[in-house]
Parts: sequence; structure tokens; C-alpha cells
Amino acid sequence: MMMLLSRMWENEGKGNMDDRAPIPIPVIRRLSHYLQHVRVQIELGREWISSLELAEALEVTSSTVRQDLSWLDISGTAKRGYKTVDLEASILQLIGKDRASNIVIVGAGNLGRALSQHEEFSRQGFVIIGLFDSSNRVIGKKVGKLVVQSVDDLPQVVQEKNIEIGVISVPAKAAQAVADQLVSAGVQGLLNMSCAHVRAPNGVSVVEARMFSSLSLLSYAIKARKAHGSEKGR
Amino acid sequence: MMMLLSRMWENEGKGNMDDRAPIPIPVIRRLSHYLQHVRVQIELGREWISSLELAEALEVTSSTVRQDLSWLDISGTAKRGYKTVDLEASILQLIGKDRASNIVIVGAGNLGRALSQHEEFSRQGFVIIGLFDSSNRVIGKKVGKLVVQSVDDLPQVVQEKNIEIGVISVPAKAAQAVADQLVSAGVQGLLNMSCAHVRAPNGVSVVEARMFSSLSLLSYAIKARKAHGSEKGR
DNA sequence: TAGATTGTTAATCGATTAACAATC
DNA sequence: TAGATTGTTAATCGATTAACAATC
Repeated sequence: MMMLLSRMWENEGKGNMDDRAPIPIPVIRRLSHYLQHVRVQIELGREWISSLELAEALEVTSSTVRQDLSWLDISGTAKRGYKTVDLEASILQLIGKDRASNIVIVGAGNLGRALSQHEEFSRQGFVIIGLFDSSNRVIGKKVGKLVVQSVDDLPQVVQEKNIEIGVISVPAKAAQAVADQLVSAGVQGLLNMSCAHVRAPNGVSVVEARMFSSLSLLSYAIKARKAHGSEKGR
Repeated sequence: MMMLLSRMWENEGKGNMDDRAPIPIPVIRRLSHYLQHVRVQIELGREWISSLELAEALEVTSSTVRQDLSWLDISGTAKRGYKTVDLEASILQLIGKDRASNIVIVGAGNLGRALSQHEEFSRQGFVIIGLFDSSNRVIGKKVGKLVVQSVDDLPQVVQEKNIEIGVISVPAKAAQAVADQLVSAGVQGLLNMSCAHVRAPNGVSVVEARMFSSLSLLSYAIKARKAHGSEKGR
């Protein structure tokens, strides 16, 4: 689907340094889902979890789960599975969620305001440091605990508060311009919630949320099912 | 990444009926992005667009674009490319966006309320018919032009208003229960905005928005880049 | 005409799944 | 011990890319 790239997987001769092959994107995504599930199990007091259980929870094969977990530096125990707490720690560490990540949201429309108040961010280890907009109609307004700031202040805030990720929640037409502003302010990753594709220079990661292409997927699946009664949609 | 499934691609002997192979999910997703781009070009008065231009806009190869467009029943013209209006019409028709799709949102928290007022839905051909919640604290409240309804009314509304898609915007713990309610109310597709994985019976499509696994992806890319200055993150 | 661009086939690449020996 | 489950290698499957003849 996409590649993480890191041109360092030759490993010729030396065979030292922590230069493993880059982990495929689908693997990272699944790992973060395993994490989600494992945490629930920990809360429930479960000490062990098997690849089969994780597989069933996420609707993937247990083979996929074991392949994925082999990227981690933990090992399971035959007959039991994996220690839940170890699994959690290991995934957190791998993904880089062992420390909180500071983010800003640009675009204080309905979506941006909602995101800035979404409790799930902090639960997932992301701290929303600022909410920005370019319109004087909203700059200065209070949204939850934040006050909408001018995008002109982005560079300063990104530097001072050590912001790693910028979330783009503006209309498609403004998305690329905002991306550029975030990049020049110094963020290292962009989460694009708009419909437009945004580009960023090498060294800045972009992930497109693609909410509306997901809806299109549903439209298509439903239409296809209607056209010729197939047996499963996903 | 996932499969659309429709066990009908044998095509033995007969070779008639409109039973083509199911279109791969990545293709549908890209088609909806091409659509996005083409519409902008139409607004700008462009009459033709080439596979190369689409490729550059979306950062894919032109080979991929041509492969994707070969699923459509249009054909391009050497030296010119594809007629923008034909391309738009053809994608709309294929995806099933030639007619509006009625949706409901369940969960009237910050996110659900924001989504219900997000203008992009109607621009993309989705009509939000209702906003539902299970808490008496919000049922009856006005959110934009909608009034929050009780989830108990879901079956009736889904039937009467011909709702195809349900959007799940409740906390992870409630997600599966809401999915079940939507399914039994009769929707045919679910867009899950929560962190939990939800299941649905055959015949009901599920797409997971995975906003937080996208953020995890960024965390990982940033962490990986820091660890060993690689050259590109995506 | 010469050059650009399509449409399509074949090659490559990567991700998922199957299978099974090792192990608790 | 017998049975379940891991870890890993090899096979399969599918998606992307390369390449190029056909065409405008």
C-alpha cells in the first residue's frame, strides 16, 4: 500500500548496528490494534494471550499475528501464548509511544474543534498542544481548554513546544497550503484529514486519513452487492 | 489489505452476465481520489487529463493509474488522455455515487456532532439523515439542523429513510454493541470511527477509519527516522 | 511526420497464508 | 505423556511496476 522506506537493509558483512529492515506499514497498523486489544485484556486481568485470540479479535489469521509479533523482541511460550504486559510494553516501545507525542491541529472548523476535544488522543498518548486557524472569526475563541491561535504563530509554537505531528483539518482547497506551513514550522509528520492529497518533502511523513474514500468503499460494496447478490462485503 | 470478496469470477463457459471480477479495494480507493482531482480540474475548465497528471497529483505511477482506469468503461485518447467529464461520470457510476447515499451517525459526542455538521459529506454525495445517542443527557438536543434521537429509534428510521450506512462514533467499549444495533436495524455498511475492531455478519460491509493507527504510523516513522537518519517517511 | 500517451501483457515485488518442527 | 502453541521457512497470492506495440 505504501512503503516506509529506509534504505538500509543490506547489512553487508558488518551485521551490527540496529539497522533492521524497515517494518512494513500493514504490520505497524496491526501492531497498534493488537495493542488496543491487549490493553483491554490487561484491564480484565488476563496474563497471557495467544496468537489465535488476537487473530480472532482482529479477524486476521494467527499466522499473520505470529509473523507480526516476530518483529518485536519478545517471545511467546508454547501452550500459553504471550505475556500481556510484555506484549504491551514491547509494542509501545517499538511504535515510539513509550513517550507522549505532541501534536497541533490546524483548522478550527467543526472537525478540528471536535478532534481537539476528543479524549481518545490523550488515552492514546498524544497531547494536543494547540489549535490553529487562519480566520479572525475564530482566532482567540476558546475551545475546551485551548484558545484558537493564528497559523502565523505555528513556527514559534512548534519550536517551543516540541511538536512532532500536525493534523490537517481544513477544507481540501486549503490542505496543501496548511501542509506547507506545518512543514516549514518544523513538524515531522502530518495527518491529513482532508479529501485532498497532500505532499511533503522527504523527511516528513504523511498519512492520509481518507475518511471519504472509506465511505466510497462502502458505497461500492453496497452497490456491488445489490447488483449481484454476492456473499460478503468488507 | 482487505478483500472485497464476491465469489463469482470463474466465468466458466457462459461468459455472459455482468459478473466481472471484483475490483480490488486499493483500486476503489484510488478511483475516489482521482475523482476528487478530476472535479477540481473540471472546475478549472480542463477538458482532458492524462494518466501522468493524475499520477503526479496522487503520487502514484502512471502505470498504476492506467491499470486502475482500465476497470472503467471509458477509454482514453492517445496524446490527450481522458475526457475529464467522462472520467468523473464513469467513476461516480462505478462507485455508486451517482445517487446520494443516506447515512446515520451513532454517538453524539464531540466527534459525532462534528461529523454531523461536516459539509464535506453532502459535497461527497452522502446525506446525514440522523444523529443518535443512548444517553438521555443528549437525546433531544439540537445539533445543527438535526435533533439527537434515541438509538431505540434506529430500526424505524433506518427502514423508513432507507439508510444504507451507519457511522460509529462512540468510545471503543461501546463500538461493537452499536455495530450490532445498526446491523439489526438494517444498514448495509458500517464506517467505524472508534479504535475497536468491529465485526459484522456477511452481507454487511465494515470499513475501519483507523485514525489512531494512522497516528501510530506517524509516531513510528518519526521514531525510526530519529533512530537512524533514513531518507524518506511516508 | 514525430512524439506523446494509451491499453495491456509480463515481470517484479511484497504481503499473507500454509505447514510443520520445536517446545512447553 | 499428549496436545497446544510458538517461531520460522516456503508457497501462494495479489498488487504494483515495467515495457512496449498501437494509436492519435
